[in-house]
Amino acid sequence: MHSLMKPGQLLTASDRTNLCLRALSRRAGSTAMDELSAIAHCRTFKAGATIIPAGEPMQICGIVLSGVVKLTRTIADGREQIVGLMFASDFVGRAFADTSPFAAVAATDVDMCVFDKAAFERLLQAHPDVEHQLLCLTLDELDAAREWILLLGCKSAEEKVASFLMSIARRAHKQVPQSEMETGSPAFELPISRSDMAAYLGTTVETVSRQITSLKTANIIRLKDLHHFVVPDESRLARAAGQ
Amino acid sequence: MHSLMKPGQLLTASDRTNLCLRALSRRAGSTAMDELSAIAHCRTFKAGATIIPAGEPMQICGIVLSGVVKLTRTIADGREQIVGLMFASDFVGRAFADTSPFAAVAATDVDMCVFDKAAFERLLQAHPDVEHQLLCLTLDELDAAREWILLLGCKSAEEKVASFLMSIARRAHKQVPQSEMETGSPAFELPISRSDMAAYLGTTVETVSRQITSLKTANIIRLKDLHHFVVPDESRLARAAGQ
DNA sequence: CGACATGTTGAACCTCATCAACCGACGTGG
DNA sequence: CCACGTCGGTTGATGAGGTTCAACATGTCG
Repeated sequence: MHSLMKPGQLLTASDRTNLCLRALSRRAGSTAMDELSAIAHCRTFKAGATIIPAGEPMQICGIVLSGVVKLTRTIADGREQIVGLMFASDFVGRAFADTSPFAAVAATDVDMCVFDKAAFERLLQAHPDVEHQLLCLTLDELDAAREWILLLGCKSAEEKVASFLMSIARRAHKQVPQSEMETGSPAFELPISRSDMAAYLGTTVETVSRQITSLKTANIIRLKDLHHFVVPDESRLARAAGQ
Repeated sequence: MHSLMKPGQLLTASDRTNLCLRALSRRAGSTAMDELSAIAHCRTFKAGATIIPAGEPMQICGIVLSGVVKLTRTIADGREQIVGLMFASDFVGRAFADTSPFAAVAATDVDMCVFDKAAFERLLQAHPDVEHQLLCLTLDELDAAREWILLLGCKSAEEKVASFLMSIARRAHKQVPQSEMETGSPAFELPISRSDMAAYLGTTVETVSRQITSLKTANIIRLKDLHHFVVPDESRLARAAGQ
């Protein structure tokens, strides 16, 4: 039915869409999958575009196909805190609420598989299996959010940066295990800017920059360019991250 | 069927249990409510007792009837970070996972309505309406966790303490709106220790103590004793909290 | 080429963690 | 009954880690 994924092979947009929809309808009947496809449509957002504004009625939700979406809130003094990052196959949006307390903004150019929120909610009601999948996704996100609370609450700047790089490395490693074979060491792309990184880590660009150079001079990481990292020894990075 | 709650009236344990079960079976048929009751049993935990250990197979989950449960993780150097606080009517536990990444510990003496986790999961499968309620609860918790990320990421010590007091005040206000009528100002009990507060806010007892006395000398709060607060002017506390 | 965005580096300041002493309440045992 | 240790909380002095402000480097686009 769908082509199997071969190592290194590029996926078409519709391949990716199907893979992502399957994340929501894994154990559900094929009719659920078909209905999901029926209400889904693809859409792209330029970097910086607001996908879901905070505090306004939400019309859409969806699944990230490529790129990075940041969930943010800007506080009184103008500082922006990122409370979540969504990558390919992550769900964006908030079912069963009129307004979102946070804005979803494209951190890079983003392709998404978008649903009309009302139609998606009706589909959830009709297909408990899909709703079950969404519950599982939400529980995982909750665990991740709490992991992040741990990081923000009691880690130093160096541990924060190292932890963040590790989480990105792990994610990249999962999706494209080949990346580490090329060089013998895990390599990955950091798809966001230093300032987004700082906003996510609850610190400043300057501190992020300093910690990166510090990790670099300690030979714990190496940079091919500003956004491509190599990790020669994962265990040392893990130690820098605080476990 | 159940007695209506009158202002100031104490609830029996079974009243509370029924109220809490209803939170899970609100829109579900009465059979779901009955089945929930059938697998529920009450249990008390002494302050400090571990309700759900981290990293071990979970056997139970449940709903808090009274007291406070803290969700914690202890990191390598021995510091403890609290990633969540559960009060009466909050759900404790992690459905659909074998082990919890965090420990649930009684921060005070706690009464809970406890379910066998496997039985609870079977019930969820059988009653999509109950699972829907759990999804909504989980989504709310996710929003709360992200709100906390915001607080930890970009607020000063004073703002953290003020925000925490506000959230407790709001919670108390919702449950017992009478409390503020007695004095004309919102009054509430802070049911946890300063050290738990520090662990929740990602700071130290000393800093918490200083910020509380600072808010006190600024007449933004008043203390009847160590754990009973009065807020003469909510808007000033809100401003101290950073909005 | 100049203007602008993004990232790095340097220096000064400040918030908060740390260490230490102190206080009152409580319980225990002599 | 009082001496004592313990526990939870407050207050003080000091220093380190991180923010802030500023300059500089690099790359990109008109």
